[in-house]
Formats: sequence, structure tokens, C-alpha cells
Amino acid sequence: MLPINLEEFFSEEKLQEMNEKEIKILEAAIEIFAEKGFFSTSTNEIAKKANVAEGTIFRYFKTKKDLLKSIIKPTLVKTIAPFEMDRFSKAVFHLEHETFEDFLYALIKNRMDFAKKNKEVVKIIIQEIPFQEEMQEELKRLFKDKMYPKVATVLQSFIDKGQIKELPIPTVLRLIISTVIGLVISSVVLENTPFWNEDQETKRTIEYIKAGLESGE
Amino acid sequence: MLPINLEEFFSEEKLQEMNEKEIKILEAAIEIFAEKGFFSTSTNEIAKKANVAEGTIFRYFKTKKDLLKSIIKPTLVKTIAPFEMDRFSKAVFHLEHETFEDFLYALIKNRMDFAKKNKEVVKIIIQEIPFQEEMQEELKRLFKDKMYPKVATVLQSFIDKGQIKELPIPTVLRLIISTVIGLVISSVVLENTPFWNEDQETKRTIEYIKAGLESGE
Amino acid sequence: MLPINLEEFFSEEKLQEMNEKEIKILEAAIEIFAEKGFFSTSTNEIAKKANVAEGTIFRYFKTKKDLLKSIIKPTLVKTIAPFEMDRFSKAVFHLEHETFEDFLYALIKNRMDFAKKNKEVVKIIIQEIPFQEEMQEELKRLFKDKMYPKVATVLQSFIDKGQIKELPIPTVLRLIISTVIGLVISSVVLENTPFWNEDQETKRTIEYIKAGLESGE
Amino acid sequence: MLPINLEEFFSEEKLQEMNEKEIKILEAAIEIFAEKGFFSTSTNEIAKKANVAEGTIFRYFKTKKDLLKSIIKPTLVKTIAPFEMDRFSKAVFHLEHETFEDFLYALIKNRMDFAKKNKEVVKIIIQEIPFQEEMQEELKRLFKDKMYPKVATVLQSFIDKGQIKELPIPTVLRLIISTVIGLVISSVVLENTPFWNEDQETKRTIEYIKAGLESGE
DNA sequence: TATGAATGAGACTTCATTCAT
DNA sequence: TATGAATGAAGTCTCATTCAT
Repeated sequence: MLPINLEEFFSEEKLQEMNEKEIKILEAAIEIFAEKGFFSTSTNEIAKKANVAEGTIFRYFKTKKDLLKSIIKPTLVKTIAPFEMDRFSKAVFHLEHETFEDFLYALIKNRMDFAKKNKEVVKIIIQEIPFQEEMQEELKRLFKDKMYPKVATVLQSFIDKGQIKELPIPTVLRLIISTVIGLVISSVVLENTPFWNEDQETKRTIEYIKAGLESGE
Repeated sequence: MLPINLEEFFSEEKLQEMNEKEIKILEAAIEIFAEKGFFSTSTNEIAKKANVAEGTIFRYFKTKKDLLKSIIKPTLVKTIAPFEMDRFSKAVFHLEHETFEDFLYALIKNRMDFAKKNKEVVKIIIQEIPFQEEMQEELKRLFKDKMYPKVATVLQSFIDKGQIKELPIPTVLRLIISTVIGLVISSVVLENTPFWNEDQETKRTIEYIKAGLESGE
Repeated sequence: MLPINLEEFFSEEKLQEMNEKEIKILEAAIEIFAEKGFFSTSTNEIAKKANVAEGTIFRYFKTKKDLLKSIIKPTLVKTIAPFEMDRFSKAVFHLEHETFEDFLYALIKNRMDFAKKNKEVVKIIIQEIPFQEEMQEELKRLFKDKMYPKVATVLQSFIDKGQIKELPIPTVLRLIISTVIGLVISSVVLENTPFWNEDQETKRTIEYIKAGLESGE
Repeated sequence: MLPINLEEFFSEEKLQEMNEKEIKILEAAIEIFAEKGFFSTSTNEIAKKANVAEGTIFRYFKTKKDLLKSIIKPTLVKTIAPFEMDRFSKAVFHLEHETFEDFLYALIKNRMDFAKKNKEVVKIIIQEIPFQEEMQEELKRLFKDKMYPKVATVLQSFIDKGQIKELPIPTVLRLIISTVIGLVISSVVLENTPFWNEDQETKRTIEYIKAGLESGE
């Protein structure tokens, strides 16, 4: 099985060296940024919601943009990080006994939980990434160094075992990722509406990817 | 075959009743909004790039937000509109002679061309839609009234003909759309890099969707 | 009897050498200035109401302030002017046969008609005079040169005839003017309300002034 | 005797909970508004005269119009308020021992002091009231609820005692108010000129009102 | 003569950031 | 450490006025 909820490790570590006020500011900022966007949110508003003085924000975060980065970066790391965790590595070693379907299921479950828990930050990231070159670089680096090598190994093993078609890894990855992101977004947007049966849609999505990629013999 | 490049009809109509300065302002605004985002762009900057006085912007667009809307709305309409064009309707009537693959190919080709031509506006839309309720409503309305009914008919016909699996139309649509969007984004981002062979990736994507949805006999 | 409606003489004279558009602009400006005030009225608004182009305003009136002056000045002149008209002079010569009451009645009737006819311009004048030094000078000059000497003569004659108390002319004038202005304002404000019986109030006001000024023997 | 200088009570209360900068801004605004009018005064100008940054104005007054209201409203209240003060009430109860002349004298003295002390604000009020509906309503309300009932009682008592003529109260009020206002304006305008002997003019005005209203038997 | 598009100065206002307390 | 009053740069927008047509 793939690791789940590893993300919290980071937080706890960090949280302990973080002041109570700092946390309250971050929480307030996340909430309002997600609701109104970075530029439409004033530091005054954040201060009020966090119950601190406006000046206090600048004790902990040099600038407003710094505050934004402090929100985005850990989430970015956590989005990518699971792929290099120990338990994931273990999963990799046990791969011979796992099917592609198990892999997909674990991946989807994990990312979906993550997306739901981090809905707000994800919304902030989507809005801001296109204009934050620094963050873009970070994202690329994380993807290239941390995520891609691991995932490539896993996918290659499924190709080797004949469970999926012989396609270039980047292509396989693109197809999986876009399908999964589509599912995750639908899930977050439609959550708690009568139109959405999550288990069913997850199952259908796994079927779709599997059928789409399996070596048709 | 599906209609291609119908979008331009709209522009030409509009362009003729539009003043030269108005066009220059729109062009400048699109370029800078896409580069730096709506809020990081000052009207002063737009005026300079458009070679007009700042006040002139407000002769044509009541407010800065109005300028944003004037950029987003036509593109939003054009994104959805093709689906209700005459030729599309004709295609629907000839469906007996078309395969699901033809349909996918036409859809992808059409949307890819559109995305490339409107790269910048699309970037602006993605950034702003989450915070512009008015635009969200417009988008929902267009989708529900204009696009969904037509597409649903086409997809249902493929299901009836046994070309694709018996799945709920919304599910089929979600899977196709997320896969196509993944392709389109990759195409726009990687265009002109050695990593990208568009025809090949298009073909692979079509194969993936087809295999993923076809009724396994 | 005092002269009534002499004011129109000026207009007719002027009106004939005035262009139709110029008149329409003046009319529009008077209406909007009175409603919203000089500064809250834009030339664009005036142009629209007058059915002319904005530029046309500046053909006839060098500046917006010039337009204001063109409205105020003739009314100012007309407010003062009657006192130096021929017929008034004649009235003066016939004074021996007139009572103070006749004089008051004529004065009040005349000024009341004038105020009602020029309600809007009077409102503009009241608002603007305190800040238009140039106009203040004009007003002072007119009062001092044109109005005061004539009125002083009349009042003196009533004093001489023992019809009113031996008070300094300026004091008498102040008392009469403030009482009459109070009547006129009430009349304009309350006109057409059930609270206002104009003839009765006029009569009472005349009684009040008469009693207040008459030499109590 | 009527209460005098009660107005200051209000100020002192307020002033203590008011910041030094806030007071400086108000003072500067009053001075410039009175001199040049509301619209001809820029916030930049006020800031300079008050020796604060332009932004500081908006910490204390949400908008420029808000600043105007903050100037006008207390004065409006103070103009009307004395009539409902305790000491005034006491005066009413002692009326049997007071003459109409005493009443007039107290009224005039009180209002004249007030006008002189608030010259500037009164000028601002006169200019702005015609265009500030909100203020008009406030003024009407204050007059109707606070001032009129008290004054009506007093005047009625003088009528009952036979000291003044049997006229409708509103008429009596109009005649007194317009005469007093005329005196007050003259006093403010001519103050410190050789043409003006205040005590004498006050005495004459009281005589005029008394004679004008007294039941002539 | 009349137009109205274009201008650009200047108005009001917001807000991230600083700093004395 | 925490505050929040004060700042002033920068932003959006208005509008009287000009001028080519």
C-alpha cells in the first residue's frame, strides 16, 4: 500500500517551532486568500481574522508576498514529497506482488485525501503559480528530482511486467495525471452534491486508465 | 468533420464596430494581464503599452474590471460556441458514417488550435475565474445550455452504436475532457521543445481515450 | 405702484443676440446646477441635457466657471436693477400720495414673483456667492451704486413724512430685507403645500414690518 | 435667563476621546472648506495644513464626504440642542416672571455668540445643506422634534399672557427667526467695522420684533 | 459652426510597511 | 515580543478642455 497522510509529518515538525500567533496568521491568510485571492486580501483583514495587530504579521513574514510563499511552499513540497518517503520505497520493493490497479487505487486515494484536506491552499497555488516564477522553478525541481524518478521506476516495472502498454513514461504519466486531476477536481467541486458518488467514480476512473493503458493482447 | 476556426467569425464582426484605440487597449491588456496577472497590472502600464492616454482606457471600458470582462467573455463564448454551430449539427446528422475516433480527432484538433491561438486569454481566464462569480455563472450557463446538450447527444449516439461503454454521459464527458485538457496544456507548454511530438502525442491520446472507453467485447 | 416684471427686458434683448444652442446650454446648466450643485455637475451631463456636443459648450463659454458666471450675473443684475428703472423713479415722484404700506406691498409682490420665476438661479447664487469673490464685488457694487441710493431716498421720505420711526436707513433696510427674505424663502419652499396661505402670510408680514417700524405716537 | 454657551459641553466630551491628529484634520478642513468650499478643497491640501500625511485623513474619516459630515453634524446638533437643555426648561417654568423682551434678548445673545464662534462651520453648512439630503432630513428632524415643541410652548405662553399678538405660532416663529438671522448675519459680516454697533443694533432689533408682534391695545 | 475622441492633470482612496511605544 | 498609528507611494478613475475633422 502506498503511504497516506505523510504530509502531516512536516507540519508537526514545523508547528512545534512555530509560535501560536504565527499559526493563527497562516490560518487566517489561507482562508482569506482562498476566498478572495491574494491581491484582494489586505494585511489588515488578515490581522483582524487572526486576532493580531497588523504589525505582528511583519514580525513573522517579512512581506505579504513572503506570507504567500510560506503558505504555498510546504504544500508544494507535501504534494510531491510522498513519492520519496520510506514507506513508498517499501511499496516499490513489494511491487512484484502489486498490480497496476493497486497502484492506481493507492495513488488516487492518497491524492484525493490530500486535495480535500488542502482545498484552500491548492486553490491559492493554482491562482498564483502562473505568476510566481520562483515557485515555478521550485515546482519543476521537486518534480524532476523527487517525484519523476520514483514514479518512472514504478511505471517502468509495470511495463516490464506487461501490465501496461509500451509507451514512453512521460506520455503514460501525462495521461494518468490528467485523468486523476480531472477526478480530483470533480471530487472537490462536487463533494456533497447528489450528483457525485465518489466510490463509483473512482472505480470507473481506475477502469478507464487501466483499459486505456493496458497492453491489449 | 467538426467545424474548425469558427471562432473568428465573432471577432471579425466585433472588430469592425471596434475602434482602433479600443483594439490596441485590449491587445495591450491581454498581453500584460497574461504576463503579470490582473492585479499586478496597472492601467498606466496598459495605457503606455497601448500608446494611449490613461483616460482613454476609461472611455472604452468603464472600469479596469470591465476591461477584464471584455477580454474574458468573448473567449468564454467562443470556447463553448462551436458546439452549437450549424456545421456541428450537420456532423451530428452524419454520425452514422463517423466513428468515435473521427469525433475525438476533430474535437482535439479544434480545441488545440483554439488554445494555441488564445493562450494568453486562457491563462487570464484560469487565473480569474475562481474569483469572478459573475464569470462563473456565465460559464456554467454556457456549458449547461449550449455545450452539454449537443455533446450529450453525440456521445449517446456512440453508446447506442456500441462504440463506447455504457457509462453515464457526465462520467464519459469528465474522462474525455480531463484527458484532452491534459493534452492541450502539455501542447501549449511544451510547444516548440524537442520533448514534444504533437502528432504522435495526439494519436496516443486518442488511442488512450478510445481504449479507455470502448465497450470491451 | 412699483414696476413689475421689468426683468424680462434684459433677457429679450440678450436672447435675440443669443444662439439657440447657447440658450439650450444655459437652460440645461441652470437646471442641473440647481439640482446637484456646480461641482457635482459635469460638462458632459450639461451637453447631454442640452442636446449638443460637449465641445459646443466651450464655443459659447470659455470655461465651465464662465458658464456659471453667465448664469449668475444677469440674475444678479435683474435682482437689483428694478430699483433704478424709470417707472420706479416715477413711483418715487408720486410718493407723496403713497403710503409705506403700498410701498411694502409692491416691493414684496415684485420680489416674490421674481424669486419664484428664478428659483433655480437663486439657489445657485446662494450656493456660489460665498466663494466667488468676483461676484461678491459685483453684488456689492450693484447694491451700493444702484439700489441703495434709490431705496434710501424712498425710505427717508417715509421717515420725513412720519410714517416710520427715526432710525438709521441701513438699520431700517436690514430689518425690512431680512423679514422680506424670510417671507420669500418660506413662500418658495412651502409653495403648494397646505401649510401656506400666501396672501394671508403676506398681509401678516406687512403688518409686522409696519408695526415694527412705525413711529409710535 | 436662557442658557448660554451650553454648546461647549458637547465639544469637551468629544474632544477628549478624539486624537490630536483627528482634531488637527478637522480644524484644517473647517478652515479650508469655509474659505474655498467643499469641492474646491483637496484632501491633499487639508493634509498639508493639518501637518499629517494624506492617508491619515482616511484613518479617521472614511471618505472626504465623511469628513464633511463630521464637521456639519455636531454643529447642526448644537444649533438646535440648547432648546432642549435643562436650564432652558427651567427658564420655561419661570416664564411667568419673564417678559417677552427678556426671552428675545436671551435668544439673540445666545445665537449671536454661537454664530460668531462657529462662523466657518455655519458658512459650510449653508453651502452644503441644499445638496445633502441626508443632512436636510437630520435638520428637519431636529427642528421638528427638539426645537419646535419647546419654542412653541414659550411663544404660546406669551400669547396667553397677552404680551404678543394672536397669530399662528409658525408665523410668529418665521417673523422672529428671519429678523434674528438677519441680525446675526449682519453682525458676523460687519463685525469689527466702524459701521456696526452691535449693542445698539441688537436693541433696535428687539424693539422692532416687540413692536411688530405686540398686541396693540 | 459643431463635433466628440482624446487627453492628462489631479482627485480620492487603499494598503503594505515602518517604528515609537 | 506585540502593537497599531502613521505614512506616502501608487493605484483607479473623473472631467474640463483641446483640436482635428
